Amino acid sequence: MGNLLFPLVSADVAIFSIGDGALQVLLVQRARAPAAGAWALPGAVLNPQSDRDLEATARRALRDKISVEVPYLSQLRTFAGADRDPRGWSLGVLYYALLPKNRVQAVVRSKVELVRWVNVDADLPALAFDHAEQLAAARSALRERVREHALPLHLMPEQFTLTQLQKVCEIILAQRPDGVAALDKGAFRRRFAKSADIVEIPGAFERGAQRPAQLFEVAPDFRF
Amino acid sequence: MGNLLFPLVSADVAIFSIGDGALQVLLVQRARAPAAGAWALPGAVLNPQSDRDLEATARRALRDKISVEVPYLSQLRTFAGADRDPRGWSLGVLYYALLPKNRVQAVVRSKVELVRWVNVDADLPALAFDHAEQLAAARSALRERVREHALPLHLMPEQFTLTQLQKVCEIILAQRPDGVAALDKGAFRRRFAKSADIVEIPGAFERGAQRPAQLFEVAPDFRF
DNA sequence: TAAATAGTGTCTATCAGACAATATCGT
DNA sequence: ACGATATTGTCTGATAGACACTATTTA
Repeated sequence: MGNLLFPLVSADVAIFSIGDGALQVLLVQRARAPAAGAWALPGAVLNPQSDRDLEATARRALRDKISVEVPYLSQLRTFAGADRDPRGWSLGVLYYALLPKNRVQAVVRSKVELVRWVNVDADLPALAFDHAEQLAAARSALRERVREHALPLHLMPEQFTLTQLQKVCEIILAQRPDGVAALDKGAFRRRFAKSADIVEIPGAFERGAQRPAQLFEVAPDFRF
Repeated sequence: MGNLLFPLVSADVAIFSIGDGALQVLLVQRARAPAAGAWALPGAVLNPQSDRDLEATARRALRDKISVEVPYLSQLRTFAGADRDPRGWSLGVLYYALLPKNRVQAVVRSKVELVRWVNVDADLPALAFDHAEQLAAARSALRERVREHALPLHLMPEQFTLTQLQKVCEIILAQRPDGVAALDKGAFRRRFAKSADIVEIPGAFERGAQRPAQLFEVAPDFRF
């Protein structure tokens, strides 16, 4: 142990979703050593025989462990060194993805390992390896992208109102569990005059005890 | 070949500099197979025995091949797959760095391999492996960072004038070899009222056949 | 009508781009 | 004085934040 000639290569994925009005991430409880019983980001060790590239490794991990197909995987950063895995020199490539929670039957389907959605800014348990650091990097990259005006549309259901979208942006931008990053309604809506990312669904409205709200959907070619 | 159980792991570095009024990158001519004789980004294969992490691998490559110590290495992206190296499944982590050309005696010192500064937007030869793609990614990341108002201060000499700094920004922002991205002088200078990245050197001026220009230096804690 | 949320309008401070005006050197 | 570049100032259109106003539904 610790003296491998080749490093252990793996791909890990931070899958974010919205639940209970908070940003959540999918964690798995490791079944096998090392770190058996500890919570971790879903991931897999590279298999050069079967994986065309590293994104394939990441997708395989999601398929096998939690039966999930994500629309869009984004590579974020590579963590490497002698100290991050007890088995020795290792290298982990971190991906992140956004997914509406209802698209994951994962929590039910997975038989191999325990799976759980966890509030990123609150309930976080201790994580195996350097996954706490990786998750923090993914969390702040997500915040950064929304801050620079990218829309987290892959977190939204098929149809959504502008108010719902704004709430999700505010959740992501918030720095602390309770802290709300209140966005201005006027300014937020002004953006969509110029953006081609979302499309109004003619005649579709969300109804409640108030004026109906126009429903929107994601433009077909949207990425991120 | 092509059936290794473990991937070949390496770190490659795109070192940028300014020369001949253009953006240049340092290339080495490979001495050994594979791709002997081809030009490539300087890089090294990971040695788990000696490298603490991947940045250490990258720094070792620069030290060994071209006797260079860069102040700041930034990890950009990881390229991996079965097809990028004839030896089989491989994984390459790309770093980039900025360096004033005069800080590199590399072209002289290197005995192992031929070393050359090449104009990124013009003279580029064919590159080994997927290094053309890697270089393109590094080049556009650099442009992107300057576009979003980061200052390429590590490309500047110890002391420099605002006009010189502006010229460098324009070179990086240019999209085509000839195309100049003319920045407005007034707007460019206005930024430094707010930025703490550069510091005026009191009493130091660049002289010529015109009004002397105030010299500046990089603030001590600057990164990138 | 009241409550609730959707959606729009307006005012203002700030800022970037354009461009003009002034400053200060070497020759 | 002239050429050359440095440095500063002004004008204007665009925009984001703040905030108020109107609209449309259910109860």
